[in-house]
Amino acid sequence: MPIKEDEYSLEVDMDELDLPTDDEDDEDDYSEIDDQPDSTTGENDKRSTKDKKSGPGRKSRKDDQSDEPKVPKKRGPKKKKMTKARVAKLKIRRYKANSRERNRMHGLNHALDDLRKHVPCYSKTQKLSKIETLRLARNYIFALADILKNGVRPDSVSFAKSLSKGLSQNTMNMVAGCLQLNPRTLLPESSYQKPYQFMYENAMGFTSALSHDPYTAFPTMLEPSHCVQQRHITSSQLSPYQYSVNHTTVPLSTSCLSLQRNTSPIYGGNREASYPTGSMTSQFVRSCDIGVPCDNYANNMNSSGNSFGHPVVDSTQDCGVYTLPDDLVDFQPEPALEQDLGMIHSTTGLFDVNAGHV
DNA sequence: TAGGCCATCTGGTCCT
DNA sequence: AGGACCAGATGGCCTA
Repeated sequence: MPIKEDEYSLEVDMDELDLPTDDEDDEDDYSEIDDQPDSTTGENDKRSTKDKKSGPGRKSRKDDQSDEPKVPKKRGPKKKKMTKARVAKLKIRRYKANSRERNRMHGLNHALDDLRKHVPCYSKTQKLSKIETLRLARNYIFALADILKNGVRPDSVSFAKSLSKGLSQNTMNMVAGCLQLNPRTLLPESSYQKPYQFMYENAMGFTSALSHDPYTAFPTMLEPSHCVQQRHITSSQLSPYQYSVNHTTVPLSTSCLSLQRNTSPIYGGNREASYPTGSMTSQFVRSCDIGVPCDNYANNMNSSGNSFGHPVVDSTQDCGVYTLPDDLVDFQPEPALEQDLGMIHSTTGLFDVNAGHV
């Protein structure tokens, strides 16, 4: 905590001043508010000591009066004297403020816990740190936005890499594990060689691209015949987050977007033409220590205490091949979230970055 | 043991 | 005056 100039001078004053007895006040414990040491932590004591050490040469009040140039008196309202009653009052106030601050931080942590469940990697035992959770969420948002913008389905490695940007090695490994990838494939120096192309086969229920170079041969997201109407996105709508994936581009049609909407975990709908990244929240991505979402996910929608109705996971199951849970299709969005997103066109139901900015 | 992460306390600032 | 928010400081716990 930076020490203010006036605090320092006040400290000196308090050290030097031999406080006279105030005849007009019955209270016996006088000091300035800022100098009142806190009885709980003694931090103020430390600060005071430091200030005393670092301060200029100290002179007695007498000396001050004799030769030192007079420092102009402080302006502003005179600080209140510390009476016992006032000390007690301030302590109560501090206590209440601490309690509020604790609750505030608990709320923040609770929100972060919620967020953890909606990023592509969730583990109860190996929780993502706060900063990693935020980074992963950011990457996830950008990755999804990029998918919507470009209308291409990234291969698993590209998607994992985009998720892993700026993450620590540990988190990167975790993400790789969640996506059934070898962590080495996410290393920058890794060129994703064939020996590591072992995991994503059948993992997400879409055509494997891993028998090809994922950067040159990319499976189409949907059959071209399903994509009729080209969606136009202006440059102003582009995501600031650009990760380079050199793969085949498939234009997003409105029908494609509709399918995306219907299969995204934030929207209920049919599971036809499931769109893998839409399923990659932590609820649907298997983690080694949490098992897979159990079948009664739908039944927990309203009883989990969580508005998103997170699935109950079976922690007894081993980490195995990813299977897209059947209950994905039962997911119902939290109304508030859907409203907050505000980026889904009210009539077309399509993603529209301008929809929320009417 | 160093470093990362976290909870908590704390004082400052802004706002109502 | 008091609450919300913020950032610094501190100490505990855990892990590589």
